[in-house]
Amino acid sequence: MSDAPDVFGALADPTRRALLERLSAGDGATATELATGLPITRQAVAKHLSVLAGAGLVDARRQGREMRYRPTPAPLGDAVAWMTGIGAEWDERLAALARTVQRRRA
Amino acid sequence: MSDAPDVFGALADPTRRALLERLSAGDGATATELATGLPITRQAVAKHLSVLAGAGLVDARRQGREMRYRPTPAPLGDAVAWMTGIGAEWDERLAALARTVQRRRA
DNA sequence: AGCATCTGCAACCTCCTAGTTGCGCGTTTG
DNA sequence: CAAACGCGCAACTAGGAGGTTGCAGATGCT
Repeated sequence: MSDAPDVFGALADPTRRALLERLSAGDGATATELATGLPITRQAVAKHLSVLAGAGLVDARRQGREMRYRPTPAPLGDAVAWMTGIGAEWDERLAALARTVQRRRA
Repeated sequence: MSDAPDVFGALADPTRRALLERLSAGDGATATELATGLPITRQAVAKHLSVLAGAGLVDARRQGREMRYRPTPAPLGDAVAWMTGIGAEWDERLAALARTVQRRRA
């Protein structure tokens, strides 16, 4: 759909954020599992998971006839780094976070 | 356009991120100022600024016949908190950030 | 006053996105 | 083997987002 690793674009949709929350709560899940409990179809969930995978936020792994998705929060670190960079000179709290990110990403 | 304070939705557009970067670089700017140097019209920039304002990321202040925009990065803190909450149990680096956020927001 | 800016509002267009349905293929299980 | 389950792909539709043009209302400068 688009393989640009746009993390913010992937997080823009509330459904995708809900999916990430569910994934991080348990030990991964399949598309059909996630679809039960959401008011959308399995294919819609699969599309969202595809977008998340394109952004590098989830990792798809085949297990037999199932497709298990697990969250890979590494890109979140980049997004956090960008945000702290923006707000560094305007907000002391974010500036402190920026320093932490800088130190840990080195 | 929508007054829902969707921070991620506001940050999804590359143009809006560029606007935020420019705003945080200087001491605020007007829509016409920002439009020069971008390949879009002033009205498009104004719309983007309106979205950013709806998300609480910029503050619009009238100065005579000008409209000066300044960044207000407070919502970025919430976004960072959400991200760290997601990745906390999957990534040690983000867990550390989560602790920092928790401590500073109390 | 008169003109040049700067802004905001409204209508319009185009394209992408979220969602649906339908179908075919691989993988279990009885 | 055959039936059932899970998945992916393709076509289609509706609605929203980004962008443009045009115009009217304030404000500043000479």
